[in-house]
Amino acid sequence: MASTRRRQPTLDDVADEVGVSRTTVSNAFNRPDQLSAALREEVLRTAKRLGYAGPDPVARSLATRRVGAIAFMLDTGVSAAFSDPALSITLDALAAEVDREGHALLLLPGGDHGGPPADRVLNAQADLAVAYSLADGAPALRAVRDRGLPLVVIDQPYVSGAARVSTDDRGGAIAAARHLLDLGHRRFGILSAQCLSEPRGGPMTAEEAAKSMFRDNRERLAGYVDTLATAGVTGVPVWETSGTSREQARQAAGELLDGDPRPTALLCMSDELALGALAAARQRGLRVPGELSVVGFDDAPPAAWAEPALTTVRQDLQRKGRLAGELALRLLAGRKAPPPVTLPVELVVRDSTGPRPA
Amino acid sequence: MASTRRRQPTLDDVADEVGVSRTTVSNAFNRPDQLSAALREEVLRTAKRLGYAGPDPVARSLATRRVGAIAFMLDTGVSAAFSDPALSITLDALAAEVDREGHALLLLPGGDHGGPPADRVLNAQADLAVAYSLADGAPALRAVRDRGLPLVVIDQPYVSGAARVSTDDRGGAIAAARHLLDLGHRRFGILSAQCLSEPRGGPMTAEEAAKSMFRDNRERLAGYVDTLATAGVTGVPVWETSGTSREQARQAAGELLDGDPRPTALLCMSDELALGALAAARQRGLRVPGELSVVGFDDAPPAAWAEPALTTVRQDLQRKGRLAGELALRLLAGRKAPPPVTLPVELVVRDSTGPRPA
DNA sequence: TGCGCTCTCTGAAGCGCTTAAGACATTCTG
DNA sequence: CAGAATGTCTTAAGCGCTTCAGAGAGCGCA
Repeated sequence: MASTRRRQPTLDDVADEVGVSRTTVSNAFNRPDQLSAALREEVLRTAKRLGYAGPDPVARSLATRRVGAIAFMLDTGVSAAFSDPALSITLDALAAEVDREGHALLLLPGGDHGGPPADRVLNAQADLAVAYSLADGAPALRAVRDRGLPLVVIDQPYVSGAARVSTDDRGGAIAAARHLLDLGHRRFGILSAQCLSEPRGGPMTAEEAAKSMFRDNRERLAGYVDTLATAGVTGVPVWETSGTSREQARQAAGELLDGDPRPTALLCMSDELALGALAAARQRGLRVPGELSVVGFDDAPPAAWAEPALTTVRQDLQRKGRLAGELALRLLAGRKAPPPVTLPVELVVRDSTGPRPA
Repeated sequence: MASTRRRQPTLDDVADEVGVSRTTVSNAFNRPDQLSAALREEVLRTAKRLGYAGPDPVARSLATRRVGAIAFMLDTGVSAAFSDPALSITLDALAAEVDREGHALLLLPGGDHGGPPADRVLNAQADLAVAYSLADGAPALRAVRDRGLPLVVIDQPYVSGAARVSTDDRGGAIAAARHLLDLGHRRFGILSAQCLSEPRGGPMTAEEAAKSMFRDNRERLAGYVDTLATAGVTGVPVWETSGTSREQARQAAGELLDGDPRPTALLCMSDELALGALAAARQRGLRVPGELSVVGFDDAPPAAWAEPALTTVRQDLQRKGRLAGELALRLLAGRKAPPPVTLPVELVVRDSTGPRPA
């Protein structure tokens, strides 16, 4: 009964009822100092009586040229995205930051081209867009530019005019590779998430993988491969997972572990992949770190929880999100994008890595 | 340079440039059949040349009374919410469903009152609201009604006029409790997420817990307690976690396990809590299921991954989300809300439960 | 008394778009 | 060949709100 789809009252209805101008009613809601307290009271009371819940958000947005929402563009579906704690944490910090200025998040999940479809972006009701690790040349990025929306990119190549925050992916990868080299390992495997536009899943050469559409993938890979090469280790097998889930990572890692010669160390492009690798090892009765060392990337909470606790490359996800939020607010305030920021990383050695087995 | 904050061109600019009416340009974008192909081509070309990316979403929304977004209201922050895979999966299915009609999701994270603040809801640019397990009497629900927004509630008490989908929480809890009773257990502990408005964290009586602000909490608790009572087991200790993270669950479970007499079985209100409990047990050197049995709720993917794999109550999260999406589309189409749906659950026995220790 | 102020409130011009209704010309129909 | 049907484009009335630029009234102050 409450939901009779009858026309909701408007500002004018309230104005007429009280016998004042439309402006006055608007002021009653938006600028209390512009009218007497008594009149304001009456307006509010009448509004309530009429069932007027306040100015219509859409109309207000049209008039103010401000929506109060930020479009967050993902390269995958919602579930895949949020199964990655690294994203959740980043997003949470971002949300908290922009919330302070009254901005909510509009989620634009990815389609098939490394990001949301262009028309979704063109129709998005948002003041600004945030691109989170989209594929290079994602149509969404073009749409953002065509619309003239301010843009913040996270973990992506630089886009002219956009604010950018990213991670020292390469540095982290180098540290991880070096750590394993120091432990004496010489036979490696690299576990990577989807790289190319066609999600294949399966083995690939480092050269192929270097063409990944995702910057962080490329950087991490380069860090691994170059560091290993410098130590004389080449021809390292790369295995691409067919998706982002831990289960898919387990399968992919299994393939790597069943290879001959079996790697003694696995470099994984994310914690989730590494956790999948741990599962694969367990399944095969391989002791970690006795017979196999595994390192992840991100240091999301599950890394510390894992059994054994995961050696990984920590990035300050919270800070990354907060920073992105600050950049967003800055652009929204009409200020220019500051120079790109690259956040440092740090290798966290836990229990999943050890000396090369004899 | 791309982001010169210069006024974006409008429909009128394009119309003037081509020398046609505003309507024609609008039609070129929205109803191609309303004008000759040649003219349409010219309009589109001119639009492109002028840097016009298509009709402004906000203005369009005002004219069409349709936003193309659905507000998703949470009772917690983004991170806490998405660290729960059960939510991610539900949300993903919901998003996929409404996406088919061009609706995106606007995330409204919770504030301090069991849901998003009312003013965030009043200002949300959305055609419909979805409430996901909000506290009873959350201000957000009132705001939704005041605005006259259609509403879909998930796992919540019935709201007049709203569509509703929920889970057979009580049935699942009953099955879980009975399973443990059948295994001979007599000393139980119940691990619960936040119940009351003041998040305390700590022990509480079943009576207190029964006043939880969250319907699913109440239902599950009732299922546990009543079933145990029927078997003559009363005075079961309930421990409330101080948050939703697994770490907090571990601590709370630890308290329960350190109690005297120590429970031989833990009933947990979610998988995440149960996984925390497993960690607490491990920490104490308690063998599961040898010395302690643990059951969860939801059967999210990590349940099967756990070591030992978790006995839990499965609900079809995907289906729940899809259903909620269908209901949303239905309401948006102007149809009435169908009768509330309660989805069935099923006890999945894995390796975390066993006979009472001798 | 007269002037400038402050305090309240109003008028009216947008914000950028959609869409019903209609004008006009051309093409079909019998 | 008249009249109907069709195709193409325009006119104009909104959608519901914000906000600039006043208009009056009442006030203190010199």
